[in-house]
Amino acid sequence: MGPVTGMTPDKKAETPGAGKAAGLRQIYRMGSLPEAVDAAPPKATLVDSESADDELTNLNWLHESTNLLTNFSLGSEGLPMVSPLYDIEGDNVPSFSPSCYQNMEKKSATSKPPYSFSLLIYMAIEHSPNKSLPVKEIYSWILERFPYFATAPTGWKNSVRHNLSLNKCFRKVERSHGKVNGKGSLWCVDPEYKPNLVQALKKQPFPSALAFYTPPASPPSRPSSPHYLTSVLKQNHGRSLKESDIDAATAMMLLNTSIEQGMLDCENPQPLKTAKKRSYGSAFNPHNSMSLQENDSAATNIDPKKDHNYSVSSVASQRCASRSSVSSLSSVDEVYEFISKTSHAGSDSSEGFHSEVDTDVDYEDDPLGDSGYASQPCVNTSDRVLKELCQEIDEELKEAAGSLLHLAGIHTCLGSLISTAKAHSKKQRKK
DNA sequence: GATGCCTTAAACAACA
DNA sequence: TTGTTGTTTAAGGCAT
Repeated sequence: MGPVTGMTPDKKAETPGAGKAAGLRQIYRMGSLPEAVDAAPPKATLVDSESADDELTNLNWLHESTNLLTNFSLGSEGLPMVSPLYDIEGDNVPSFSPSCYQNMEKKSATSKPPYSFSLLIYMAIEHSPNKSLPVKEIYSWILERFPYFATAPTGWKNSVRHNLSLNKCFRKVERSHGKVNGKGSLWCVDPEYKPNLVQALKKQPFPSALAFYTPPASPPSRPSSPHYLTSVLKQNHGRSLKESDIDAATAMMLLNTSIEQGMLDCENPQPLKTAKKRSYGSAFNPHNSMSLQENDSAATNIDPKKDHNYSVSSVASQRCASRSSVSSLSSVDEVYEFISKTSHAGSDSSEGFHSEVDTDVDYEDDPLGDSGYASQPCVNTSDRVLKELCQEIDEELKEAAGSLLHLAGIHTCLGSLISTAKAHSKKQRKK
């Protein structure tokens, strides 16, 4: 057992799936870290009683987790959010009672978040409109979502900066031209490592995600989320979704995510971080968890230990992988076939099913406003071809989404028609 | 026991 | 000068 310095970047980068256990480990450590209890305000009596639960020997937390786990899922970006995908198999409706929220908030306020700093940073960045944040904003986001850090020693900020610097998942981008060093650089998520961050986040089975989840400012600003989709389907049609439907929706999510990645890839400028002596990104090494083809030429030009210039082919292969995941859903194929035979009216249903290419990314506006940071530092709009490709895929996405929605409508219509027909036939029989 | 991930702390430099 | 930001090194805990 040795310090990190004893590991070469090569070794760290080659570690397969090292981040998989991070989630459970974090949960484990969450209860074991002394500061998690120390930082708890004395007035939080309820939590004081829970502090005893922080002991590993106490399995109450596990009980809570398992009870609540079904209520949570990941958003389109893999970010934790309330998921309507609960209890897909059954008909039980989870109760998001106020007490549930309160408990989670108390937990998050007094316990250390079960997320690594990498994930916290990632979530903060991904929640930002520009998908890039200065360190200060990252601080704010974490503080806002995790009040624990308000009372925690200030060392966590150092850890955040440490992670930003060393973790390959994060890239520093210029705030203004010719200004590499200095205050207030923006940090964004490296698109190549984004899927791995998402995966790592998804592997966090801890339900406290709800504690910091804030619903979109405007009604579902991201209707493209398959969770939203399935939520709508379930709410509107009051039926239990089949797994294939959920899979299809998930596939749509993947497709959507890949498009966004593609856009990020198109738009990200050359990273400023030309060399990192050490890597903390091995846990999110895309080669570990993603069976994506890497561009050989790119691979030869790029030293993974130093930097990541992302080739188009890599993103394209991701898209292909996502596409294949969709096409592998036989039920969806059947749906497509069926839908194409019936009508294309379903495309109307896809109005709210935009990828972020259309909606979230507005490079003209600077949501940071007067923050002094240049708008969209990750933007490079010169590659028209790639954008066209993205648009093309986006169109396909909309089509597929419309088909899914249409399927739901057809399913419901058929169900109601069948029931109506049955009732009608019964009446006729009686006559 | 070796390895690797993660956290924390500290020091230092650059900059506003 | 002070505070912030970014980088780097070191150490230790924990899991596999």
